[in-house]
Amino acid sequence: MSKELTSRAADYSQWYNDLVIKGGLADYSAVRGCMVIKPYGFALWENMRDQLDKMFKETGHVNAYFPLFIPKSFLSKEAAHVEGFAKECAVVTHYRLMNDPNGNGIVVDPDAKLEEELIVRPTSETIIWNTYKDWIQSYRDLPLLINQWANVVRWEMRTRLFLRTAEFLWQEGHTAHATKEEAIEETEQMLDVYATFVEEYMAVPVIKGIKTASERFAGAVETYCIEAMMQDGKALQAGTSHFLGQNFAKAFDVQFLTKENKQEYVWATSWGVSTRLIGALIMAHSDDQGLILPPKIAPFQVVIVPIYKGEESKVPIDAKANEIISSLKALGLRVKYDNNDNSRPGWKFAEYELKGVPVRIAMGLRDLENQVVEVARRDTKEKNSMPVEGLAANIVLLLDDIQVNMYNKALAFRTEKTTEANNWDEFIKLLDEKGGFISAHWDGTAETEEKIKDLTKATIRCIPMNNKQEEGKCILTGNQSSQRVLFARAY
RNA sequence: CGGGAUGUAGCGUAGCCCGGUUAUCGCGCCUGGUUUGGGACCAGGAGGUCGCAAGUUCGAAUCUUGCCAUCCCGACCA
Repeated sequence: MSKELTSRAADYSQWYNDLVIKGGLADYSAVRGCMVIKPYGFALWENMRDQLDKMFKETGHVNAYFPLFIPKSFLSKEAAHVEGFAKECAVVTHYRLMNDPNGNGIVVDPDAKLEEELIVRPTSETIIWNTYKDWIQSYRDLPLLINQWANVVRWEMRTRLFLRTAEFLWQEGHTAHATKEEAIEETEQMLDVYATFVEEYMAVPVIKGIKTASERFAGAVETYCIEAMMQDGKALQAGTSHFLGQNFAKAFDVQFLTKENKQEYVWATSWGVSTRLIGALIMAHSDDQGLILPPKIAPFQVVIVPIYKGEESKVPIDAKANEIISSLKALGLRVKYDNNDNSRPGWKFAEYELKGVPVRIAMGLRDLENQVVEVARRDTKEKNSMPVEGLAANIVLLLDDIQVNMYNKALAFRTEKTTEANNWDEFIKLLDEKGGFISAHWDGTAETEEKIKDLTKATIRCIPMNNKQEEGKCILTGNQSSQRVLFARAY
């Protein structure tokens, strides 16, 4: 068959690509660096998006939409921000095409040059803060808690499906607060929301932490992050939440009147997660047979495959299947009934394993006679006969068990792949032979961080939240250090 | 942007060195039939600017040059 997958051991990158393409999540497109998200992949994103959206609203946020285009001058108003993004911006310079006078199709009309170029947003802080300036006058206008679901463009040199594409989908929250404390609280709250989502819905354990200065978002005072561990031992930043201080308020002159009738700059946050999460999901859980999707966000939680034996068996099997489907749907489950007669059961089994459907129910005449169905779970590949009586409730329990099992398995893996290193030799050895997170002392300087990166390709993923304080010596310089930080090679 | 690899039907490929009828094979696809408990079988059929453009030649998938795209590895980044 053409759906042979590359194994993880043979070529991890190729395995990942195979899963994305053959699992039907996405395709390469005709546009360099851009992908097409296919219906199955988009259904997955929709489930993630819907849950996150719910969580944002529960924490008091509302959705809005800001323009795709940002006037060039806006971007340069915050110095660190423009510095960070300038190298990867798509720029609109003209607004009209014309027929080529030389007859070579269509060309840009040189007379249609824009007065001011427009940047295709790499992120929306600038256009949003330019707008907030008009929306905020008084402390009564605060806090302003807005999120937007959007696409952004970052002109990456090297792209990978879901992990890094020139255009990607994400959400970006942008909030404005009267006090520093409140803004920091918001930053931490949203980090918690992300961590909860990724752990409870995606079944991927994360480390919450703070980025070092060099890994910080361009324009932020502090960047908080959640870091996940992939099966190849590399780390992946799964979400970020930024405390922006008054940087953008000052850049865009956003002031408000306090109760005491004083003008003050507002305090800001921004936070985002993207379709990159899908990459994290794939690499955290899947195996050499295909995707393994967590029940809470899988497009289909259950697939039912009928096993016909002669034309006359179709009626009773379909009837029983429909009964089961109704009972599953009544409990809110997402179910697919694949009674497509063009492919046989064996093909379907392999196909839904590839697509990572958490639970498969197979049912034929033999099962009907015994009032049972065959239930197979994707995560462990176990197959069991289960009675039709009370099936739906048992499937719900099974899905919960799969969800928990996937999380525990990923957590056990991460725990196993997290090691302390106490000197340089240990550090190097761990990086090359074991991978994963390496907890080690660092003297706190950007120079040392940079040097370690140059020497090993490992970066400081984060300083974990509520990190244990302990005296030690920096693994590179031997200088005094008050705490360990997490190093890893990363995506 | 540097290094490497690849580009022939939807996918995977043979042919290319050594130019010569109608471009090979498998999967998939369409029609009909038989089937269905781990990637079914039979019969018939459709599908191609050989990545693009120049050049060499009587003749180019094949040789030359340029370009484009994709993947992998690096530098950069979510």
